[in-house]
Amino acid sequence: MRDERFCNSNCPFTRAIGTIGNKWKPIIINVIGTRTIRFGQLDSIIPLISRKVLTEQLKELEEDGLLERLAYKELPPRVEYKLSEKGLAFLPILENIKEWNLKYEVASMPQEID
Amino acid sequence: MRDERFCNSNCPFTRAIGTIGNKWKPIIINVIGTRTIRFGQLDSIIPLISRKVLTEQLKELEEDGLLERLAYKELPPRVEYKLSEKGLAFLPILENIKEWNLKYEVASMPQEID
DNA sequence: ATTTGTAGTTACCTAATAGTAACCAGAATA
DNA sequence: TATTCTGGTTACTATTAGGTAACTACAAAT
Repeated sequence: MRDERFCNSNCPFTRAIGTIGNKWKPIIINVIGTRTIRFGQLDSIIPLISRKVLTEQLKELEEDGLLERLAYKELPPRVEYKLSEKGLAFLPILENIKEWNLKYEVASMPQEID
Repeated sequence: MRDERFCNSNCPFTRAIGTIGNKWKPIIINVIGTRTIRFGQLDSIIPLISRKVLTEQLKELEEDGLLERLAYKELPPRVEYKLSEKGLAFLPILENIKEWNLKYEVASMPQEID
């Protein structure tokens, strides 16, 4: 899900897109935000994601240094995720995307008028 | 390549990701930038993209109002693309991503020292 | 008369991504 | 004793994205 050709590009922008340019990662980063959150919470908060894909994405985000994983040696297991400094620094960008979309999105849904 | 479930979400951020959250679209928008550019130029400037995928992405970007397509009725055909106001408004976000990556990217390449 | 050039489209095939269901550990609870 | 709880992993399958090559139109140049 990481695009290796992009990640090996000599263009830093292309490398960035190779790292975070897929549909799940921005969503996951946005959901985590500034809190510490457990795997199961992410799984239930993020609609339509499967555990398998969530695990994969979290692993990659950790490898790329965007988030920190804290596994407590308990049973049943408890694992907490939170954004690293790098991940936190990405949040304002996601905010900008939100604002951009609100400003320019065309209302494609037919509106009920009564 | 547009994720319909994302685009139909009631969360504006999720919708935004459904629209531009894939690997090619940010690259294409970044390459176009503030200029007017022809199809063939895009095809040769963007590495590793196939004509088919480029066509598809451009069509979606046009449908989503990020770019304008100008087809001259000539032979051989000439088609020019440029960003719309919405597309131009997205450029600063891409700039932020570039800066973010430059600041936080870990140098994974082994450096030659001599 | 043939080739060149542009911006695609189409059919076909392969590669990548994502979903599903079953399974694991081992303590706590019923 | 059986069940639940959590955070995964694994194997298998389905869906989707992407690549390749051939083809189109027709004017202009060779």
